[in-house]
Parts: sequence; C-alpha cells; structure tokens
Amino acid sequence: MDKKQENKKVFLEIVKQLRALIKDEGIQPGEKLPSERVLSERLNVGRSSVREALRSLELLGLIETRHGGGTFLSSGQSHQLVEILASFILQENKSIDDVHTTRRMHEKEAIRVICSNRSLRSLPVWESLFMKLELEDGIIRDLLLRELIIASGNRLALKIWIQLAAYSAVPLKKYSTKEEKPMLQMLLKSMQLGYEEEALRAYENWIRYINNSSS
Amino acid sequence: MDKKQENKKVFLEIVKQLRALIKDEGIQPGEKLPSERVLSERLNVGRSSVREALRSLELLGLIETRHGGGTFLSSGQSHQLVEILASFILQENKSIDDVHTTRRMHEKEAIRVICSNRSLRSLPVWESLFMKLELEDGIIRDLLLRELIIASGNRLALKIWIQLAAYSAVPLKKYSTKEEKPMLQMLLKSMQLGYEEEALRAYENWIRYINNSSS
DNA sequence: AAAAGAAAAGTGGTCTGACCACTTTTTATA
DNA sequence: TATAAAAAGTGGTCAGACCACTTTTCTTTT
Repeated sequence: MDKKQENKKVFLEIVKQLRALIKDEGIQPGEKLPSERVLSERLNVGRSSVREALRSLELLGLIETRHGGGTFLSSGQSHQLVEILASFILQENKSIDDVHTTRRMHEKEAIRVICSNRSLRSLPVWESLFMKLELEDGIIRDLLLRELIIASGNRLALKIWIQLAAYSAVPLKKYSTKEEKPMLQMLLKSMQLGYEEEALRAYENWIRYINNSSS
Repeated sequence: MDKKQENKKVFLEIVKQLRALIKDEGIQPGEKLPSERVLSERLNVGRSSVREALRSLELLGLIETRHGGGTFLSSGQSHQLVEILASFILQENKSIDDVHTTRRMHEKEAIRVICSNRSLRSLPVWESLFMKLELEDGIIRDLLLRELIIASGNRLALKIWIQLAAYSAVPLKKYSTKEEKPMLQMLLKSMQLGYEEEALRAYENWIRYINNSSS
C-alpha cells in the first residue's frame, strides 16, 4: 500500500540534465548554451521536450532567449517570475502593499545587519555614496538600497529583493531630490557609526517622504 | 533611440491567456482545465505552444498534471519551485545559511509587527498556543512560527516563508521539548503585552537553543 | 586590400501529424 | 446487477516542416 510513488516526471529529468550539462561544460552566466537541436541530440530527446524544459527555465529567469541568436545563461535579474507571481499568486488588491512591505522589511533588516557589524559599517561604499550625495544633485534611490542589501551579505535576500524591487519600482522620480539629502546623509552616517535606531528612523523618514511625494 | 523594446514573447502571451481563461471560466483550485487539444483550438495556437506554457506553470507549481487524466489547477503550495531554486540559484554552500537567515528575518519581522499592533497582540490564537504548551508535551515548532507569519498579515511574506521553511526544515525534533517551554511562553506573553524587545530576545534564545540542540 | 553588400548557415518560434501510455467513460457480456 | 472488455479522452514524446531573425561566410564593388 505504501507505494513510493516514484516521481517520474521526465520533463523534470531534462531540466536536471540541462543543469548537469551546464555545470560539466562550465558555462558561465551570460554565455551561450548549445542550440535546441544540439541539446535534443545530445540528451536523446525530441526538440519539443527540450523546449518545454527551456521555456520553464526562462519563466524562472534562469536563461534568456534571443530569436535567431541562441539561448544564454541568465546573468542579471529577471522579472518574468515576479510578473507571473503578480498575475497568478498575488491576485488580490492587498498584494501590492505586501510586495512593498516585504521589500521594506528586507531593507530594514539590511540596515540592522550592517549597523551591528563593524566591518560592514566601515565599508568604503558608504563614504562613496555620502560624497556622491554631496557633489551630485541626486542619486538613484534603488541604487543605494541595493548596496545595503548587497552589503548585508545575504545573497538569497538580494535575489528576493531584486524581484520585489522590480515589481514595486516607481516609474517617476527615480532620483533623490534635494529634500531627501539630509535624510540620506543621516541614514548613512548613523549606519557608519552603528547607531541602529537612528539609522532606522532616518530610513523610515525617507520612505515616508518618498511615499508622500509620489502620491 | 529610446525604443520601447516591445516585449513580444508570444509564449508569455499564452500564459496570460491561460490565466484569463481560468478566471473567465471560474475554474477553482483543484478543478480540471480544458485539455491541451481544446486549449490549442480555443487559443488558436499549436498544441506544442500550449504545452510549453503549461510546463512552465507546472514548474512554478501553479498547475498539476496527471498522465491520461488531465491538467488541474493546483490546490496547495508546491515544492517544485523551491527545488529548482535549490539546485540552480542556491549552488554555493553559504546559500543554506542564507535561506536560514532570510527565514528568521521573516519571523522576527512578524514578531515586530504583531507587537506593535494592539489587535494583533490580542488574537485568541496566542492564548490558545499558550494553553497548548501548558497541557501537551510539545508543539510543532513550525506551526507556531507559521501562525506568527499569518498573523502579521503579509500574504506574500507567508508565501516566501513557506518556501523557505520547506527548504530549511529540520528532519528530526519537529516538536518542541520541555526546555523550550519557558522560552516559548516568554515569547508569547511578551508579544501579547507588546514588549517587542523582550519578545525578540525570547525568540533569539529559542532559535539559538534549537540550533545548538540539532547540531 | 578594404569596405559594403549579398548569400548561406545557424537558431529560435510555431504548427501539424503521428504514435504511445495511461485514465476515464461507455458499452457489451455474463 | 456486476464484471469485463472496448472505446474515447488525455497527457507524453517525437519527427518533420516552415517561418523569422541573427550570425557568419562569401562575393562584389570600390
């Protein structure tokens, strides 16, 4: 009775073999994969089966496809996944708020992590951003936030954050305004000094400002 | 020069149409979708194209397929996505730590949210869990954590957390031991009273205990 | 010889038809 | 009525064909 339910799913097997091939071949992100016809021959399966596997990986954002050009291992982030999630999983209205909230959670956590770690606090990138704020008119908001996530050292969190950011991106006003400068400076300085509460407060103020100014 | 780069991707168009069809038809989770051949006819595309779209949705866990039986709207959550993430995205060793860290971040954030909201603090589920701790030998650890995430009200965070929890699940010792009881009681009580710092401290202690006892 | 243009080869995108394996439904039989 | 057999329905896979687009190669022109 207790049948083991041998999960056959040949289609998933191809995905697995593709992964092995990529590893064995040492294909790096951005590089080209063998053509569908070659893969079909190499794996001893039909081309349509190969395509079904490739299409799935494409939806996940793991590969990129150029008509007439070839198939490539994805280098950067993708927004396919988030679009699908958006349309299928997140059907309710509240979902957009959730994306926003979750995104902010990652950012706050990154600030906490950085504040509590001395070597992260003294990363040269903060001083660099501080200077940039002083010299230039504004900086790209997401750029600063991405640096925070990167510095926190959690690559999975970065992956997730990129997806969330891609979805909740604000079309207008990507650059910070003059009004934001003191808040951002406060955030960076507090962080460099390890003042967690003040850094978070500055962050909250900033986000509040962004939300109000965009509405 | 500023070409809009009209994203054509016919393959994604089919996914979109499938979604519309599901909505229009009012197909509920667990129910059957039209057959591939019918879909092919209905959407005016080849069967192979339909399959490519379906395979992608299957990999995402949004549909389930039974050989000879049909295609069904997925009811519960799936673990395909997490497996793919595990094998493709999370290749490094550090990645397991990242999953753990990210998961804990979600849990901590949930605690913060609950503590800072009066109606969430006074949810009957906490008292119920408190009682259960008193009466029974132990409770399922993830059960309590899931309640936290659910209560925090962020459905996206819940989705993500479920995936992370599925991946980082500890095989042994799913149930809490006697030693954990005071920590959990402390966590619940602090939370009910809105003592954020104490709740977080209790949580940290508990997690630390779990990590030590499982290693 | 170098540059420009044209042809060829390579590659993904899609469709059709066929056959197999499995499940569900219908029909025929005991 | 119950059981068994046949049929229909459905997903799984493959092969071939054609199209659209890109890259490479070759030819022509300057």
